[in-house]
Amino acid sequence: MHAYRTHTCADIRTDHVGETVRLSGWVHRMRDHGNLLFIDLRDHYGLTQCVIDADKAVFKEIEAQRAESVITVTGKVVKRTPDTVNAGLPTGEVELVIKDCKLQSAAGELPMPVFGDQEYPEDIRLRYRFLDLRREKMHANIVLRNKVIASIRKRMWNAGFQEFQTPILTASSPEGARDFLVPSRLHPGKFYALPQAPQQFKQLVMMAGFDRYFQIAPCFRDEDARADRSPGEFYQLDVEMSFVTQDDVFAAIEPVITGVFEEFAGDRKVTPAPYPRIPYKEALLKYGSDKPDLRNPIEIQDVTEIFRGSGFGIFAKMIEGGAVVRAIPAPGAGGLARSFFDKMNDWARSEGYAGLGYINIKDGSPGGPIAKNLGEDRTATLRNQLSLGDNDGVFFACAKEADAARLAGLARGKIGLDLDLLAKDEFRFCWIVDYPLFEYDEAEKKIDFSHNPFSMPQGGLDALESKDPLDILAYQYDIVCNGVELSSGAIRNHLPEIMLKAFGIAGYDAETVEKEFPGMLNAFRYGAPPHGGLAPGVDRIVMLLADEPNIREVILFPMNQKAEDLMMGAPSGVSPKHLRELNLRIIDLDA
RNA sequence: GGGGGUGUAGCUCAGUUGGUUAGAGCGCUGGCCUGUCACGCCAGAGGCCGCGGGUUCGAGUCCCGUCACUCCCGCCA
Repeated sequence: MHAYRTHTCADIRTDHVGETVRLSGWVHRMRDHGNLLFIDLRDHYGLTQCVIDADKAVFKEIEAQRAESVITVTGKVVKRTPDTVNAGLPTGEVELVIKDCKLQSAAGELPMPVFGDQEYPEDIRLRYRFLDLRREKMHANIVLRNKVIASIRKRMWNAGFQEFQTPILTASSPEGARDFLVPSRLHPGKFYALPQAPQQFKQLVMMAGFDRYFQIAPCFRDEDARADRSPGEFYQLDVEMSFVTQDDVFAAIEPVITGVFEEFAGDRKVTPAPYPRIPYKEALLKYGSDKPDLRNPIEIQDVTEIFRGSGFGIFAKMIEGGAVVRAIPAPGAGGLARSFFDKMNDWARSEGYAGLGYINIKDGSPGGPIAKNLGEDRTATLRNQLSLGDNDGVFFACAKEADAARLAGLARGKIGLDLDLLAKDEFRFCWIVDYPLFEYDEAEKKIDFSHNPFSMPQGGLDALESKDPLDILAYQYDIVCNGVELSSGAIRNHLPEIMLKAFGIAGYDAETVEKEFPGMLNAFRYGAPPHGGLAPGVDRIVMLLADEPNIREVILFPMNQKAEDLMMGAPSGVSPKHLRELNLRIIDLDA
């Protein structure tokens, strides 16, 4: 007989009755009746109830074990009597009568129980991640992650993509997020950087003639965490293709994404290909965001003209000063108490905005201060434009365009949640397209790349030479699902003159560009295929499929919000010898 | 760096208007229990009420500061 097991804890059924079997696993739960003792034995695969009574020699030894100890039990499989069958357990018709038991590893008193679905503080969960991962939900999330990645790989390989590995130790580049740096021992004072993404490498793979590349790629960015952003590192399905248009990229990736989602979505509905394509500008207007949650039926409209020169003086005056007014319908809210509207206004103030105006239509008659001051005609025009019903409400965000769009978008989300308007159990995908190539950086007071500096401008070199930089669009796109940005991508620029010109507009002179991007620029000069790609976030895909609000729930060993690994104790200090080897010295800037 | 929330037993939480000795469930220790599957019953141990300062006759409770965790803003091409 095998030293540890003849079956797993999920295997035993009525066919095994009478057989002597051996199981190994964790003591999930123990029920001690004094002269009769039940153990639920758990392994990766499932649970089997084991039973022993007091006459057996090993009884005392077993009775002394704590939950989560690892044991090996040997004994005969018996059928349970009908009144003791556990219908909630796949192995619930049988049990193992323990004849022999061996303790493999004793567990101490637990800092957090594995059994049950009680919630625990995250710092304890992260410090004892190995215990946390034994719990049913976490275990299932990580198994799901494995399946999703396997499915992605299969789909990509079947679509003719090849998987390559790119360097982890590479060069820092001037744009983008903060880098993680690794000191070089052989080159004192010089550093490697961990890649923020294999962006330049995957483009160079195209220039090397490989045509269709993908990788489940680790990416490293030294940026602060969010619920959907793990600090330090994350994984992307990194994709690049040669001789493609934007439509070719969409056509290649949509079946992969839809396929993976359909495979693991269960009863949840998935947007079929092709996904709706929403220009960036339209998204900001209609949804107040470039990552709209399309499960929310509310659409924002511009109503600036209705308020221009109107009796509602606050808005009229702001419009003269360059503000716009965005209307956010709240279907069915007209019948709600005044407090609903007041609370929305308080909420807007708490978000740092001046406030949110409103009209509440009750049984066909519009109420509130705006309706009163705007006058009947204009209010009627408004109702008509927004197709408001007899008991709808509508909120107004008045501010400079970017702020108004942002506030309207936040209000759209809040109204959708508060009024429970979101289509449940659906994955709604869309492409956001036509991003601007540049944006004005208020902090630095200069024009900078808005997304990816390697994107191809729409209109090519002509556009760069003739248009206002802020009006130039790029072949740049995002996949958005349920308000989560899954991926950004672009058709890349493959011409050195466009690269130099575009970087020039962003304030990098030719010499700097030659120095910072020698590999790319050189490759452009020796025959570069037109190419493009994208990089959906793998962690976020799993997070959506697992229906988890926090990305750490789908990562085996995540760091906490302050980018510390509480289990391994990272980051940590290093020895003076270690530092000396690397030609480093720690200095105290405050001293 | 800024804003919000939380912090009471190993864990999850309650704790009234500032008032006697700070409670419950789970877990832990001991005892009883031969059909449980959140087993049951009895007993017990376990507290720097995050930390520091202040107000007060008196602070878990009020005030100030600070720390930890978390959510958000900044940041994330």
